[in-house]
Amino acid sequence: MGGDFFQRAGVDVISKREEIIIQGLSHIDIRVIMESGQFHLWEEEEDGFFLVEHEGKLCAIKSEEDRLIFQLTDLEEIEKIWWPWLDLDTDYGKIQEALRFDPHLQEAMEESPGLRILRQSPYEASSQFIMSSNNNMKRMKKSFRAMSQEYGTYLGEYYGQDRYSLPGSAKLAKIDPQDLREKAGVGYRDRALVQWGKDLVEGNFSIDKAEASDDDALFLYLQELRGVGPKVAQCIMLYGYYRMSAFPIDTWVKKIMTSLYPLEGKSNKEISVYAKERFGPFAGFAQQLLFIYARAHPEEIS
DNA sequence: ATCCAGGTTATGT
DNA sequence: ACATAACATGGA
Repeated sequence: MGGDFFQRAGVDVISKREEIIIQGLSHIDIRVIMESGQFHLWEEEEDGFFLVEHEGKLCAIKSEEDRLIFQLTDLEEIEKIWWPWLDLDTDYGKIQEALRFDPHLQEAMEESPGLRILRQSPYEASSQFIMSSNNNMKRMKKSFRAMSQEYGTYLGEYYGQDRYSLPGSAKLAKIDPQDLREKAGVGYRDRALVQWGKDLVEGNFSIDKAEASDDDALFLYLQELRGVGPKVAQCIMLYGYYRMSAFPIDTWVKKIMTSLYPLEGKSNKEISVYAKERFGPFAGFAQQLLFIYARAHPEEIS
């Protein structure tokens, strides 16, 4: 068994019949991560576990202080799938240290000490954030649920319900946009979503090429996709390509940035330049903190 | 009823 | 290069 991996990582593993507990972690709060708007393929269950999907796999997970508790998976999958997804090799203490010079971020970090940026796949992140434009998180989640049930792959029955994965590109490419709109309530994003699948299947878009591109080139390349403008491109870069300096500016981030910093009347482009200059290589993490903070403190934004 | 939601696109100056 | 309307849909 691959116990070496966890020993090297400096954590303790406790295997019970139904659960695997990873102990000795820091800076991780599953609830904060799930509710932070970076990922929408999850359900909270009655026992406090979050049923999450990634790469066609599924597990139930929750965190308590320095522990992660897993169900519906095994040690090998944790090592290969969930550990990297949760980016547990990255020291978020160092990232927080680098951003502590800013009093607003300091306050935001005190409210969300367990925040992390998940390492999603390019396909997952792209699909989710093409869905996100002028949408809301609640409806997006509902659409993904319906999309998975209607077009996804059956994964099994968990917590008393049949579970399905998000359809992959091959399936997505074959969906009739009108059907997608009716079944999943995606509105006018129907065509962009299906086109994304087609662009992959037909080779108009290469994830390999995207991954090999530097930030500037990737930013432009992503915007060639239907339904991808500057904001969604930055989201895809941050969440799907692990570009931590990406700084997506949505309505919330725009409001909190113009409220906290001298940016009144500035364009998104100007705010972006300011943010990258001020927050540097971890601007994306700063953005995630500010997004959470803005939504939790609507009174502080004009 | 009007406005808003993790915006983008097409069109006009 | 910047400003504005249209775009689906559900909740406040």
